Amino acid sequence: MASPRRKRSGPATETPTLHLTRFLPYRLSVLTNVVSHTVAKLYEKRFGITIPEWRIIAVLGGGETLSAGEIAQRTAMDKVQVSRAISRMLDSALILRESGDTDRRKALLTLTPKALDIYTEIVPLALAYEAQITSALTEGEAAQLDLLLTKLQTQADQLATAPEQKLAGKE
Amino acid sequence: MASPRRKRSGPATETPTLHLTRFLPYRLSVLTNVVSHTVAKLYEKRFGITIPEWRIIAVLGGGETLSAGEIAQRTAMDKVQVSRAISRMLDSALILRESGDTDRRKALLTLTPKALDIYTEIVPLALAYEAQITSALTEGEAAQLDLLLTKLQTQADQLATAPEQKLAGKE
DNA sequence: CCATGTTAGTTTCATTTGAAACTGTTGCAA
DNA sequence: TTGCAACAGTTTCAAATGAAACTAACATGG
Repeated sequence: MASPRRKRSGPATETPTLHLTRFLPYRLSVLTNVVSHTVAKLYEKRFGITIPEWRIIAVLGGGETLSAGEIAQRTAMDKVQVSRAISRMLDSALILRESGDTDRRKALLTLTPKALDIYTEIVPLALAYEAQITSALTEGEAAQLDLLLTKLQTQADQLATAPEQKLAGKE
Repeated sequence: MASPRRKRSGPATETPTLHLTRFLPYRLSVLTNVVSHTVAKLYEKRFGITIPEWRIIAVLGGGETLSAGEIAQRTAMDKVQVSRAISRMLDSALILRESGDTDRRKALLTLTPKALDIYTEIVPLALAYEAQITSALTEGEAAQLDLLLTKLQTQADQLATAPEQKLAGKE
């Protein structure tokens, strides 16, 4: 049964329908939720770390020394999140902080051996999970996914800046 | 410069590297964040509603009457989220609640005309945003994206149930 | 050298979220 | 019936989050 509802009394403007399950932002949100929740449980259960902490371990895992700001950039977290994650990691002796010589505002952050051990153990797990997820795809599809995500990210970033103008009308 | 670090003294087990920016869960998370944040601002600014409320409007927008539990299913939110969103919507007169005759536990929920108006206005905006995002893709790519998201969702759902076994080893 | 603005990072406070406990209702088995 | 498990939805409480204010260190123009 159709639902011919319209409040606006104008002549031809029928409300288009929207099915949540086919709406891209909704689908992305639902998918990301399951994925994040699953990996979060994995990290938490095995190593007692949260996703922000995992991200920091991931970017410092190569042995690099970065400042909090640089970590924020590379992990797409904001400085508050990073600050909090770092203070947790200091408590649990996962990270080492020494203030820089040239600029004492910037703290130089390095992983402790303990964190490097976690890195060594967690990376295969993370990759295994990713492999499991993408095992549903052919190789071509996986490549396509890569491309599509890149394009979507670029586009989403642009729209995030000033979506009103772009959505409002055609001026 | 390569980083030949290994803690485990075993012979051949080199730690594989992981680049966050190429790690699927990370990429999904970052993408979804921007998208959600953008649409949330859109809904909030224009109509003063949050995403949970928008989802409820979306599923009830067809004129259907559902219980809170049914809404939870269709919106992929848990019952707590739904309960809270509904109480907000009762306050702002967006939703109508009457307890069912046959089962007084289930409350029958319907949108008010005010909410239906919002629906009428918001759907084109939502679709416009989606169109903007996917405008970066060809039609074939959009179709492919649909397929890929479906496959990933299915796979992620399965792994969410009992990921340990599946990731732990090969049994 | 001082004043002013900027940058790095932290803290605070209000709000949101999530998990678990709780209330009220129904279905069902003894 | 009554007694008890299952269900629908709400509330509570602690932890996570976000925005804005804040502290400390540096940079720069006068």
